[in-house]
Amino acid sequence: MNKPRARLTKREQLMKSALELFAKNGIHATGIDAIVERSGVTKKTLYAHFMSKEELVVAVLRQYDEQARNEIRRQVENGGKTARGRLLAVFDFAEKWFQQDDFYGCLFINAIGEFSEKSAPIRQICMEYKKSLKGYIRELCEQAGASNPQGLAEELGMLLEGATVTAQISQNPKTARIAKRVAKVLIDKGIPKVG
Amino acid sequence: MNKPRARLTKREQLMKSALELFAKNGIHATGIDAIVERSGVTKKTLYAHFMSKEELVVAVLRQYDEQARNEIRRQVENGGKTARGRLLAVFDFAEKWFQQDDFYGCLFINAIGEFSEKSAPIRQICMEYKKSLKGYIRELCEQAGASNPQGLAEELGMLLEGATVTAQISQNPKTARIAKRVAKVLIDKGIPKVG
DNA sequence: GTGTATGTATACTGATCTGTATACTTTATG
DNA sequence: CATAAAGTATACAGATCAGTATACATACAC
Repeated sequence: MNKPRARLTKREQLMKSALELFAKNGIHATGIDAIVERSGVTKKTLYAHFMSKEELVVAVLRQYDEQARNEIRRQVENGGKTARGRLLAVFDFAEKWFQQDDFYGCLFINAIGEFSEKSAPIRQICMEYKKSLKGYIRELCEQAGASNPQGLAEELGMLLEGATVTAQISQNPKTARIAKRVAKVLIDKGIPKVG
Repeated sequence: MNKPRARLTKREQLMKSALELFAKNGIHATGIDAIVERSGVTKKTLYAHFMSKEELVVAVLRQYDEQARNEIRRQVENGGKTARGRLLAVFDFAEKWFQQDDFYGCLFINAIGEFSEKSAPIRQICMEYKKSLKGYIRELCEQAGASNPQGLAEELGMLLEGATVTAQISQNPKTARIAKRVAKVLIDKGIPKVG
C-alpha cells in the first residue's frame, strides 16, 4: 500500500547520502560525520535508525542491490523484444550507466576490494548480487535458446564485469560498445541458428 | 651492479609488509601502525624512508607495477612459442595468479575503488599500469597478425579484467579458463588464417 | 490539549589515525 | 677505535574515528 511520500524520511536521507559517499570515496574512507553532515540529519538520529556503521553499510548495499536489479531488468525489457535483443540490451544499459556523472564503478566490486574476509556480511551481499545478475543473464540465454545457457551466461557476465572495470579506470563509456561487439560474437556462436 | 643481499633492507621489509596489507585489507583500512608492526621496523624508520603514508603507497604501487609487468611477460614468453600461443598464455598466467592463496583481486582495481579523485597520484599509477598491459597485449596481437590489433587488445584486456574481478568475487580460479575459451574465439575471429 | 515519538544541537568518551620528539643502541666505515 | 649514520623503544601531539550523553524542540496520536 506504500503511500508515496513527498519528502524523504530521515532514514531515506541517510541512506541516500551514505550511498553517494560510499560510491565516491569508498566505505572505509567515509566517516559517520560526513554522512551526517551531507544528509542534514543528526548523529543521534542516525544511531536511532542503525545500530552501527556496519548495519548502515549493509542496509545501503541491500537497497542498492534491489534497486539495481530492478533497474537493469526494466531497461533490458524495454531495450529488446527478442531474447537475443535483450541480451544485447544489457550492454546498452551498461553504456548509459557508465555515462552517468556519478559513475564510480560497481559499488559491489569496490566494496569487495575493501573487505576480503570471507565472513564479512558485506562480502556476502556482493556475492549474492553478482550471483543473481548472472542468474538473470542465464534466464535470458535460456529464452534465447542457447545450447549451453550457463556457459554463455558466465561468458557474458564476465564481459560485463570487464567492461565495468575498464570504464571505471579509463573513464570512457565506450567500453560498453566493445563488450557489446564481443557479446554479439559469443551469442551468435552460442545460440543455434533456426532454419 | 646491484649486489644481491641476503636479508631485506628495512625499506624492502616495509614495502613488502605494506603491499601484503594493502592487498588484503585495502589502503584506507591499513594503518601505519599495522605496517610497522608487521614489518618489525619502527615508525621512526618508516618516516625516515617515506615522507608520508601516501608516498609509501605510491612507492608500493610503483614497485608492484614493475614486478607485475615483468612477471606476466616472463610467464607469457615461457608459456607460448607462437604469438597466438602467447596471447592465450596470458590467461594461463591469470589462472595461476587466481590460485594463489594471497590473491585478493587486482591491487590496482581495488585501489581505484578507494580513490576516485582524478588528481590522486594513486589513480594515475593504476591507469598507467592498465595502459601498459593493454599495450603489451596489443604488441602480441600485432605479432600474431591481427587485422585490428588495437581492437583485439581492447577485447582481450577487458576479458582479463572481467576474469580477475569474477575470480575475486567467486573465489574460483576457473574463471580464467572461461576467459581463455572466449579469447580463443576472439583470436580466431580477429587473426586471418594463412593459406 | 497533552503526552510520547522523533528530531535537533552540542558536547563528550575512548580508541585510533598520521606524524613527531626524545633518548638510547647498534652498525658500518674511515 | 672513533665517529656518524641508521635503527630501536617509547611517549606524545593533534586530528579524526565510531558511538554516547544531555538538554531542548517539534510533531503527531489519543
